[in-house]
Amino acid sequence: MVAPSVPLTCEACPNFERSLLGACQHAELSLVAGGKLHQAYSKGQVIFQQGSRAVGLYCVYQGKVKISKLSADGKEQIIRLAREGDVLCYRSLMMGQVCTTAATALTDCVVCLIPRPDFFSLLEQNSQFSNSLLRLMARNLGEAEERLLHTAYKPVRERLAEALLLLYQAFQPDTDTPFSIPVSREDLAALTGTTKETASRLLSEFRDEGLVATQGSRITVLSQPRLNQLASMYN
Amino acid sequence: MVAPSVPLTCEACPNFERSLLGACQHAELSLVAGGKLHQAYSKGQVIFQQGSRAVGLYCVYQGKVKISKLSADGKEQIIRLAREGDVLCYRSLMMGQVCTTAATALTDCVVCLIPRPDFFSLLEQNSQFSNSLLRLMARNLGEAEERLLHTAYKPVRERLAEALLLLYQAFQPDTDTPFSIPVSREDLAALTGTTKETASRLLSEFRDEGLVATQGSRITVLSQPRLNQLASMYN
DNA sequence: TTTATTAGTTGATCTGCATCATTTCTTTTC
DNA sequence: GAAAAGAAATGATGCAGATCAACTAATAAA
Repeated sequence: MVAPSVPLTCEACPNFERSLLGACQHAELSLVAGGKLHQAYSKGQVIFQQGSRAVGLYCVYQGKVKISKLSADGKEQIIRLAREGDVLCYRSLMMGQVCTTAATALTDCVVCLIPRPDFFSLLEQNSQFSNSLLRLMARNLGEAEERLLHTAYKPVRERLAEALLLLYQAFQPDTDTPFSIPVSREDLAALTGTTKETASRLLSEFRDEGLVATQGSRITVLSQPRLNQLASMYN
Repeated sequence: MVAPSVPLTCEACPNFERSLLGACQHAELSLVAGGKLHQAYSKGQVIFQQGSRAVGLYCVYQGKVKISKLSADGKEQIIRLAREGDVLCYRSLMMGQVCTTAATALTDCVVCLIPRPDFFSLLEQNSQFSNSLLRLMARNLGEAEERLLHTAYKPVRERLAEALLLLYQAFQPDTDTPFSIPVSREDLAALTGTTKETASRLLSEFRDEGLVATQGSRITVLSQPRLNQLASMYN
């Protein structure tokens, strides 16, 4: 794949505003600029593995990423999706632990890495940063609790609609041009908490009902409002 | 119920160490001491409701509490359990929102309340406090993600074993005296993500297998190790 | 292009758990 | 202590969704 041109400083990054680091001062950012690394991954490649040591804070420069957990019998649950500007691994880092999730590239992507010690320096020196992190974590926790409720009690059909909406948000470009989402039935199932067969069947229903269009493993959302409605029938 | 004798300052509280505030300095705690309130609730009473405004940080002085979410069709999912020293509502408070969960007394209890403005003063002035909160949230997030995985793919039997272990931890006294857990089949089901009938049936199996004893709606865990084993068959 | 490989679709079947219904056991309450 | 109310146990039934299997379409490799 083509070598990416990542700016030297985060301030020059197009995702700066959207990112956690948006809250940081110039001074601290130069620290980050000194230490940060970046790496390209092609679609399907693992960024970090469940069970590996958390080496630093990852920040998506380009592309989409899935964060997932594997159960012992090999079933995958996608916990959340990350896009440009989103950070990964902060939880494991905070807990001083091994990664409890894995991150995998959903598209070709480029991810920056702020080494562990620099992350902690930031955390200590910059209360803005720790505040942003606190709010990010609060938001993620709320989303996780919501999904827990839905996974426990909502039928698969509604959860699939939710999953499609999550994908829609993650893949939506900044300009409002039409777009399709490259995602396998298997990943769609892992995001929904079901099997690929059930995901395939229900997606066909959605297609027949005009909610989405499919071309192989590319999905185009045709009606966000109707998916929303479907997803929150119970809600 | 008997009037509780809550100490004036958090430092004098027997739960001080275990609590979030354990990280705070003397000076800031006097602020809290000035503003804090406390309230007794009897078993079954609601401490705060889903949808109500987050009025402050709750801290359990005595008793056990369930934090739960209600789905639109009236099904309840217990998100977590809180015991002496645990804080409630911090997430909603952080997000400056309405409460997305409800808290209900599982036993008679006494809960302190640190008003909203005092919470934010603490957060600003004390980096120890914000750090503790960050770690607490990270832990909770990890647990929520774990439960999401289990809820999606583990059979009810194993999730019930997990639920019993969670209850065991929440109700375990400091001294290692034997104890039983007062919890309805309905709450047990809400913690597991199933129906009361299924919870009842499986609990009877557990009783017959010698894992637990039951006397009405009191449950005694007889073998924590075997429950653990059962809960992590897949894990 | 042709072939090989992987991914998606669709059908048939099976089962875990929800739902509904009834009875029995506990708690309250009077 | 009897009556009423509530919670738990248990049986019968139905169905959503998992699993297994066979086939077809799409993508990658030769």
